[in-house]
Amino acid sequence: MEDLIKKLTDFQNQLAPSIWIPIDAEPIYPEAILGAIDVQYEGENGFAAIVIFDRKGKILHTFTRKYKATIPYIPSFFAFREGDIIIKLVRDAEKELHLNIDILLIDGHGIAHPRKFGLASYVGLALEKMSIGVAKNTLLKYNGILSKGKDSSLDIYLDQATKNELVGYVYRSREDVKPIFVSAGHKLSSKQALEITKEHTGEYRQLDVLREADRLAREAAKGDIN
DNA sequence: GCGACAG
DNA sequence: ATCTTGTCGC
Repeated sequence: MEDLIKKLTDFQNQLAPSIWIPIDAEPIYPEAILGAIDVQYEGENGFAAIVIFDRKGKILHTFTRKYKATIPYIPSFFAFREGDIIIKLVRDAEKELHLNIDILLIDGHGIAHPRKFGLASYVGLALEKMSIGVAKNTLLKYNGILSKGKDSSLDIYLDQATKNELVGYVYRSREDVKPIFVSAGHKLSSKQALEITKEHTGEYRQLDVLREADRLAREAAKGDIN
């Protein structure tokens, strides 16, 4: 296991410099097609669902499929458990639905990660797509006290003490509930990631489209009679 | 050495 | 993520 962690750490450090984050965040084009993804596990089976939608929040398609998980979950190495499943799901969905997805919304971190290479970055790099990480817990410490109200946010820096590099935001998606953690995955900025996140946040803590992906994946896992 | 640790 | 009852609140 020590060997595996060393190998995966090296892999993250080697690939992180390939992640591209634009400096000047010009607005995301309004015609962009987005995909929100979630995976539910039952042993080694991963039931993956993607909800494909537009900037208005209109759901265009949903697609669900079962894949095999190979690597166990290890904190900060989640990308290696879920990443390959998501990559296959996106490729299968695009092929079978005959469409192209521009931006991926993923349950996990982008560059708000100790080695700047979370799940959303891994998937974005592999598929050469814009990607956004939305997680319910953080791997990095942050400074400040988040206001109670909806839409308040705080910066997350890679180095908390020196504010060295902005890698994401703590975002209160609903009044008086625990915040979510938003970061750029690949080919867009964390600011753009937060804008997209705000656009698709409704009355719940988690984004509506990610809740729907979660529901579909659960439904598939439950309905799998094996 | 100790604590923290996406899903 | 998953194992699981009742319970508090809108």
